[in-house]
Amino acid sequence: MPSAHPVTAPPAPKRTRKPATRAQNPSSRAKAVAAPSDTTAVDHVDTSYLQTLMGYNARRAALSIIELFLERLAPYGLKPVDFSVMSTICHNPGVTSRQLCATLNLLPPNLVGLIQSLEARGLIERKPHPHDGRAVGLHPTPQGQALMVQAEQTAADLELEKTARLTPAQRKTLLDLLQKIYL
Amino acid sequence: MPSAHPVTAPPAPKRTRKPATRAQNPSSRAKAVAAPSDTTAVDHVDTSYLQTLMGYNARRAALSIIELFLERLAPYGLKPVDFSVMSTICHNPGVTSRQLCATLNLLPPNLVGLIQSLEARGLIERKPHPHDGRAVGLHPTPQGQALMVQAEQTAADLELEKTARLTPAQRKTLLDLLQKIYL
DNA sequence: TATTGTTATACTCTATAACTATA
DNA sequence: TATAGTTATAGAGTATAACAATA
Repeated sequence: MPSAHPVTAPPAPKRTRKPATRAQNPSSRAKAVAAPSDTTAVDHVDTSYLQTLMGYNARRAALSIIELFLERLAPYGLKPVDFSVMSTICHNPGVTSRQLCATLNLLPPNLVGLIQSLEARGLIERKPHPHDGRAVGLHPTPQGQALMVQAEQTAADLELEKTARLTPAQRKTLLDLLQKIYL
Repeated sequence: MPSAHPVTAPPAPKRTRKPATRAQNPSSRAKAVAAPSDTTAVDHVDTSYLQTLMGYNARRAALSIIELFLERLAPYGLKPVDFSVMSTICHNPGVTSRQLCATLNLLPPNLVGLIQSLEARGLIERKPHPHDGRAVGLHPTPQGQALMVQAEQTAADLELEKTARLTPAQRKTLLDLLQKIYL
């Protein structure tokens, strides 16, 4: 957002003069600077301001993808965070809980039950850490790896569906720009 | 993601032959195709696969912005959803709860308490709907409008900070591409 | 009969404090 | 003393079912 807010009310009109003439015909100027207290029905909701906010758009886009993700990955018993954790373990065998938390921005207490669940399902194994007696290395089981091969393919398909209106180049651009925000 | 997963473990190596020579020096090939069951410590967590997923990147970027949003907008007593609701009401005086839910993808029961809270704070007013006796028009009070002028400016500043590594053109591109996903 | 707004409630996600075992 | 992992728990966010009033 290089400039200001086009649809935003001006910063304190200060009402020095001209108290009349206004607030009488609310439908004449439509959306921008609509009279604050009329009782006119809103036919179409204007969201042009929110659409200038990166946070709003990123959140809406993420939730849109996650919605389909939950549906398509349900057969694997994986929700977004489960998927991220399993995928990271598969691509980094021996990774520790602490590393997972730092990498995926999770809190340790919230990861415990998740790890226990994955282990109980036979998808991962906990092995002693080679250098640090406090830490535990997390490793995928063959079943876990096999599951993730399928799950990652399903995720890829789903994402292509959700980004169907983007060209491959646009898709790459979008990934790069998003990473410039959070990385 | 046009092609496949570059960093994904191959689907069952099948270990037909060559059981020796390998799995002995795990650090030689580093990340890709790491031996599944060694006990080597992971020095740097590889997230290159997750970074190819739009859902992952959009979620991480959104959460990164929201984190700062929560901090900067706390003085106004506004969280992201409160902000979206207040902003939509300010830009669409007379909008109904039903319209807000449809526009912002909220569930009616979750909006009730939010509206009551905003009304109790004197930021919005509920007025009878001109055409529909069931509905209620939501209008910003002068205090509500004044608050949102400040809040929207704070949000704009925060967003510029979070997107500091993007050019204005890149920022516009990012907004457009995100909207192609969820709109 | 369908829709708006509402209540009650359950479920999930996220966050904080405190403890243990090891470094 | 600091860190990895864990426990317990609180809080926020999100979900469904059911109801009254109006269309």
